[in-house]
Amino acid sequence: MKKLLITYIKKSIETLWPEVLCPEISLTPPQKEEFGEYATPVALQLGKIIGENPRTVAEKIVASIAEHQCISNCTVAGPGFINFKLTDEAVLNNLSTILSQKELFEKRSHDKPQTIIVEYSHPNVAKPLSIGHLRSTIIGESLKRIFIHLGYNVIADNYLGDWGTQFGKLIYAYKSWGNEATVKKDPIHEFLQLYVDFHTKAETDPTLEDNAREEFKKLENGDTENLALWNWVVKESKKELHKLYERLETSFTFIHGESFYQNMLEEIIQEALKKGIAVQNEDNSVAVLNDHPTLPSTLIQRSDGATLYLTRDLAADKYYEEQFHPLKVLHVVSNEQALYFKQLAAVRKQIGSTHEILHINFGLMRLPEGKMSTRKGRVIFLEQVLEDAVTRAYEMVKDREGLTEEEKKSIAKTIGIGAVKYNDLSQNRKTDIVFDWEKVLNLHGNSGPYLQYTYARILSVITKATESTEIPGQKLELTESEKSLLRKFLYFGEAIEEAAKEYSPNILSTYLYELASLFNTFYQQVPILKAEKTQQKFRLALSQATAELLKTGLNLLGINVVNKM
RNA sequence: GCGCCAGUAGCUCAGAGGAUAGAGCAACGGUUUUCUAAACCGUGGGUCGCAGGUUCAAUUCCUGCCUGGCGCACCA
Repeated sequence: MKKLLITYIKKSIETLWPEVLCPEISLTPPQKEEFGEYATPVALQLGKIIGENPRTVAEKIVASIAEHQCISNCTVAGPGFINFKLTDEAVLNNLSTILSQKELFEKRSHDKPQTIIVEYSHPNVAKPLSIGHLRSTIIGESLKRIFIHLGYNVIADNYLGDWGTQFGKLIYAYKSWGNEATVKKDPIHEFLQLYVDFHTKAETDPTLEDNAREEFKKLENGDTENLALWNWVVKESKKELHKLYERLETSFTFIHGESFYQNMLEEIIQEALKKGIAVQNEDNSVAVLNDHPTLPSTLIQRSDGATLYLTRDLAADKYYEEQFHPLKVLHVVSNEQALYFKQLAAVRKQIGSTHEILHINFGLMRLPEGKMSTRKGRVIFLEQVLEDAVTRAYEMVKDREGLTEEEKKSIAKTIGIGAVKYNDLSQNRKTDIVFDWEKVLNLHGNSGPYLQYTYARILSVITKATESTEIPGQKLELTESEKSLLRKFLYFGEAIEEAAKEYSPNILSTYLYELASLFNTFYQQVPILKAEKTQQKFRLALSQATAELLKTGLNLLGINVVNKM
């Protein structure tokens, strides 16, 4: 609908002022409903360009826009805004499209679907996930779902941190003071403990760092003992991670950890040297020299011959290019690594990688007392947050009547996890978040459970209904809340497209919250099942459509709905 | 020192050239013989960090400053 209107406006401007380059037309829902469904300030911009009074320009445009069956009227307001009011027919058509569940928005037509790789979550093995890791995981998962919905071929990769000096640290710590029996009892937490202890000891004894590097070097050279230890650690960690992803309903096309690229690393280094974009230093380390004037150069080989994160990322980049020919690769990684990604982008460009890479950066999850740090033990684990959220949700659901214990547990799980996910997804991706227990576990107001509740409420009404949904042929007198809801339905597709364009799921979550809020107002104000028959059918149609949009939208955020709660 | 990000209500945050800047939480008041009160309605609460500039129009863009966060080769 929006695209159609833009075409009309553009055509009329091009006819009126053929010599003028038409500015980009912004068409947005005005804040006030009385202004109609869409508005554009294009006449204000145009007035400036052609030196005419914006209002006159606007009036000319309005006059030239021929009658279209979807436009009921189009008027000039204020300094020169053009407001469009759609016909009832157009608005009701949109409702029936939603109900028929065909296409909830205008899909892009792809002859050949283009591939987008979303790389997200990337936890380090041997460490439990902190609440900070949640951001990458759920933002990535949501982007994955959104792009699939938009018709792309999406590959989800979890780039596991399963290689690097950290393993040297762990191996050294285990060999030096580890105990097999304690590790076996609770592998992940014991690995963490070893890692934390390592850093505590390293503070007073700097030689430990060298020892760790030595162990990692041995691992990279295929030392049997270290490799066996590494395999064990990875196996235990993956088991643990698998459980968590299942809980979060997050899935990947594949999980290629950094270790996957091991045998490509030598080639990467040699290629870079050959192409003259890297140089070998006297101490045997290899530094890449990007051609950017201000970016600091960085290493792809340590002086002891071992590789670094960048080396492995370059290998992954090459692998993606050769295997999938992606349109773009999205790296969902926190703000901290902004500089690193600039370096990566600069280097791979010199190597000749052609696909676009984007750093989908997000703000840090901070504690009120400062940055989280696993080493310092100042950290909140994801596991615990989910646990608490589910417990709190259970407290709410346990007194409900007509639900079995089994149902209550399952509902609590969905609600609790939905609350945690929504809390994160509803905030702008780029800004830092201060972790706040009360907010994360909140089940009221602008929250995941609010949306889930709205959905469950609608389903309850629909199951009790004896009439079928029907959109009336003849004109109905609509209440304000019905009109608002119908109007909101128009913008669903736009919210998804916008979220995709900005790689920001919070645009969608805001839309869904507003939609639910409008529905709840409507629900409160008018009876549905006790209304007169024609009206009842129509109100059921409105309810049904709201439920469809909520379910689809929440699914795109990675949040499930429940039929009862 | 250099670079990146941010500063909006008591708190946590949306909004990003357009019409009277919005939510949630917290505070206060109201709504249940009606379809789920995890809801709804209302009240109070703002120098959009500060100062300039660009523009018909700036909280939004530009510059400077202040404050906070993050980063700046052998970590990932």
